[in-house]
Amino acid sequence: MKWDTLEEEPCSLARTVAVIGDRWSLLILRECFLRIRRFDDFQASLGITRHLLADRLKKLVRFGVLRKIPYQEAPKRYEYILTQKGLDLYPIIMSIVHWGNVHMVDARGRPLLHEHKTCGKMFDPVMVCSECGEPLSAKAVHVHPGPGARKSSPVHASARERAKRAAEST
Amino acid sequence: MKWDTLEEEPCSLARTVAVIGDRWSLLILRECFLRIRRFDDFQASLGITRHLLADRLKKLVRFGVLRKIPYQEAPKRYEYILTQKGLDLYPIIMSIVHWGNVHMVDARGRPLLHEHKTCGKMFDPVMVCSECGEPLSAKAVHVHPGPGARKSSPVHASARERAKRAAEST
DNA sequence: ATTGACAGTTCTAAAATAGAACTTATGGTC
DNA sequence: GACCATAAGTTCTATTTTAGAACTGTCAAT
Repeated sequence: MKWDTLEEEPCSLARTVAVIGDRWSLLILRECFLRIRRFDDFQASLGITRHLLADRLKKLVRFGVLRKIPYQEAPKRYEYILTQKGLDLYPIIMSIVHWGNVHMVDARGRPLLHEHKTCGKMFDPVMVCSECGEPLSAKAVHVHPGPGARKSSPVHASARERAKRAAEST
Repeated sequence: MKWDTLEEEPCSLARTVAVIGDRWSLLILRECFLRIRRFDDFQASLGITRHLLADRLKKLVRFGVLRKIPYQEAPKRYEYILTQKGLDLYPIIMSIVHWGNVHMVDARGRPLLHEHKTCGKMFDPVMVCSECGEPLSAKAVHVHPGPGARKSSPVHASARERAKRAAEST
């Protein structure tokens, strides 16, 4: 698969993976949420090569996740800040951090704790249904093809079934 | 950075990225949640090379996200199913899909719709605080170093500040 | 005039990935 | 018994991506 076709796939996961699905992008975004904004700061705190960092920042700007804002003239310098589209990635970041907290911590415990300013308590993120407010689990969800689905091959048909249909239609 | 050191970083995001942070792993997991279980089915529905698929499945098994279950003897054949650790990735998958639904759909609309069996309605996932139940936003959260934090350099200190401290301490 | 900060760009070597063919074990068909 | 198909990989070479380090261009301060 060519990765530049990924963003055109009829799948919201694939399109999002086109934006954040490489090893560095999520780490760069973590730094953004921790208030890192400048090239050399990203480079120093991540240890990413300057080449790759320049490339990834360019990509995130192209996708509208980050915006380049000048913070001084002469010489012109920019910093990278999250757009609303970028801020909307927060639930992704938080659910990734939470999974790591539950399944990947060592004996010393969590590297970070999160306080909810609204209620003042340390919390974990919980994913709930927008309609009834109940916590979500994979088994309680049923998937339907939407208006943007691929016509002839619903994503939830198994490859085996599709292969069979293809064979019959020849 | 060497990617095999990523899982030892004192950061739950980095450790999770070590598991799911490459382009294919998330797509493979999407197929798992859509009930794909067998090697050739993954290969056919994703178009991934067999080499890479074998490698990624091995990695996901090693991390305890998938389990290899025999479904026939002679010749011995296995299928890959999600463990509880793997099922717990569901909020990550859902928040990625949701971001794509909001920010990456084309004119035709969403490829998939999700129905919550519990309440019978089409829904979106919402991330809320485990303590007060309010929806979460990046700005309402404050980060503290936890017991597993790196001693001398809290993750939220900027690279600039750290560089300054390092310079002063020499 | 030299030094240092910042934001990149350029270079080569090493690693990962794509794409296709091959392997092993078994069961069914002519 | 020879031949074909299925399933789950493995092996091979060519291409692409990434790592690591050095270099460039602007400007300010010494």
